[in-house]
Amino acid sequence: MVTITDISKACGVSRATVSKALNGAPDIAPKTAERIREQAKALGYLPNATARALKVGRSYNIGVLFSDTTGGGITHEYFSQILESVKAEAERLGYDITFISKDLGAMSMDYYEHAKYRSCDGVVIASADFQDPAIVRLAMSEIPTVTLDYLFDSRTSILSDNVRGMEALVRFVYENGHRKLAFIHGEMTSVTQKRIASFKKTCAALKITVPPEFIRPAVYHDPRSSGLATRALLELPEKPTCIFYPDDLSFLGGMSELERHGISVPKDMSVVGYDGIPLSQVLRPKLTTYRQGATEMGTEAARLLIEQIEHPDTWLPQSIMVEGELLPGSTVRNIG
Amino acid sequence: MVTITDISKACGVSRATVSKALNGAPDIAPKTAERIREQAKALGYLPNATARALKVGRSYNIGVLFSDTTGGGITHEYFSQILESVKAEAERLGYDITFISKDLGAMSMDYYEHAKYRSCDGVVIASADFQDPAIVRLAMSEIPTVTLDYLFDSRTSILSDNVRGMEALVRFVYENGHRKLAFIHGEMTSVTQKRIASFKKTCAALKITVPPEFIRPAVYHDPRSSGLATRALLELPEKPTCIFYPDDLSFLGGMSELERHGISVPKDMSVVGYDGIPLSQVLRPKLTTYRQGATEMGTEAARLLIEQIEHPDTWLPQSIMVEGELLPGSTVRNIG
DNA sequence: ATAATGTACTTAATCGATTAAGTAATCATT
DNA sequence: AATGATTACTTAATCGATTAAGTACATTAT
Repeated sequence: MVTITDISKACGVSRATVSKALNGAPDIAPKTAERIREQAKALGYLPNATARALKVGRSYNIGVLFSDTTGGGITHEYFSQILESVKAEAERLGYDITFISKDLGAMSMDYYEHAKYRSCDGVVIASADFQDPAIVRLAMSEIPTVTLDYLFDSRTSILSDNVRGMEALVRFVYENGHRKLAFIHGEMTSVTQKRIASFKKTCAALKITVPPEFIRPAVYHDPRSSGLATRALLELPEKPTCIFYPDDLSFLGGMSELERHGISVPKDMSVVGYDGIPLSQVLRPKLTTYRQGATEMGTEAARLLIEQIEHPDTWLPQSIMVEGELLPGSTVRNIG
Repeated sequence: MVTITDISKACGVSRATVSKALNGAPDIAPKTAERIREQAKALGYLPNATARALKVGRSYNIGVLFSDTTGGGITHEYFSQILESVKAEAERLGYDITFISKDLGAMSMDYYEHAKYRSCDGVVIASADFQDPAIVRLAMSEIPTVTLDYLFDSRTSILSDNVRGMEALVRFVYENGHRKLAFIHGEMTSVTQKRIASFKKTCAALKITVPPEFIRPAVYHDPRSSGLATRALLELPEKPTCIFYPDDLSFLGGMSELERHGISVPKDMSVVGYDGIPLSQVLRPKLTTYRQGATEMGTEAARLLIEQIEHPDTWLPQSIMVEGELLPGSTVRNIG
């Protein structure tokens, strides 16, 4: 490994001079700096981020914490889109990304300990369970954090506009003449609560009555579970004309179940999804859904986190609401 | 931050003793070690991976390099499955994961430099372009690496069995009576070459003649591109009875195009995909495809990389071929 | 001519942890 | 009792880089 010591020997100057020259300190003669930079290049010198981090107390490394209940982690397109954009923005700003997990090999540590252990300058947190004490500990610690889709008191977060998204879907369906709306929802997270509340509120505002049996629990990203919920809906004496699925992938499970009952979409049943993953727009029929701005969320999360890291003293916690977009598709039939 | 110095003061011993006690060195009296461990816990001590890495020359951090031409990166399910399993296995073995990219903020560096800069103990490489000089430089460097789906001379790799996978698909289709097979393939990577070669070879072995115009180029994971290729096939005077798509997602593009022409799958046209992503099995009709063992590949990649890192002197480069599995689905009609 | 200022370096401490080498005390051996 | 071995530590160097403080010399001001 080529170190500043090698360069200092080659140039006949002290290590301090080399360090300063490479960092553009003002008290180095231009020609000396030039000579040092040339030698550094000639020797193939690369700074050692580890050593620098130790000295300056900044690692230029941010943690990313993606925890879900199912263990699928980043394989969900919504998460992987966020991860990809967090990564891109962080790299643009000179930061690397490390995954934060519970337990590393033999050592048992929680998220906070892991982040400290790796000297992360900050952490982006996406979780299915913000009640998890380990998540809370990290989010409320002295480590700068940005949470996705959840707001901790006096902390920074990026929120997907679930209330507006659900409202847009309900109104779209309403405008297409539907009055019997069923909602299959995911696990009871804060996101789910917002969506259910918005669904009910918008229905109420539109004078739509939603019988309790039209609201059914399922599991996010689990086609099997949404298939079962769909079957339950189909067994009701009074069926809905439109089914809301917890997400785009769950819609596929519902779709299979509908097909099994000889019900065709959108002729006999209208459906909508949620998330607006790219896949949903290449399916036939094209899914009516609400695109969450996953990419924007990731980019904003990285940007805010790094701003917070670099200006800790003047930082004011803030929440950014990222708006999505209704993707009309063709799974909602106009029955006006 | 609590350091070993704080513990040493609290316990009235030297820092060396603390370090040794916490690392289970044999020359520390059991009761001293116990006292030190208690103090460490009481003070909330956490080892500093950065400082340790600097001293011992091992970071317990491995790089992951996912580069593709489209920029979608990890959003493809095949890649994200690999990433997820690499991550899980690495963490199990006590290693963290950092993404390796070209260029970090203002610094312009190539992959090798980035990996050195972050002191990665090794790197898992997945790339769409193994001709890229930056990839070659890293793969052939002194840094331990494991490549996915590509074999560099005298290096370790994990290979998906593309030859056998394609053969299985062709034979399955053949057994269902098909003799006119068209193949829409992805960009000309080494993987693609293997699949094309296996496709042709298996066809030849089965005495199937494949007219050159039945082999059409497209782009991986791009429904639009495979849609265009599908249209071109449909405009031929003599049409195929079965179309092979470069991957499961591309199949969706083809599906739309077929529908647009009033062609129904599998009644009027049989199709097969490749990859076997979970999604493919919840689609209606269920896709006939070949599941690549993405999870196994990721797990093996992490395992071999870490073995190589921990036993560099006795390490023999090796390639592991991960077999997949034919998923029969219902998109191939028996026209026997 | 002398003091003040500026320039271009060097010295040395430091970040947190590890570890080879050294030491003092105890214990065993003959 | 003297020697050797063992135990349980400490000392001090080190990993690679940064940075406050110091220094030598040249330049400018009075």
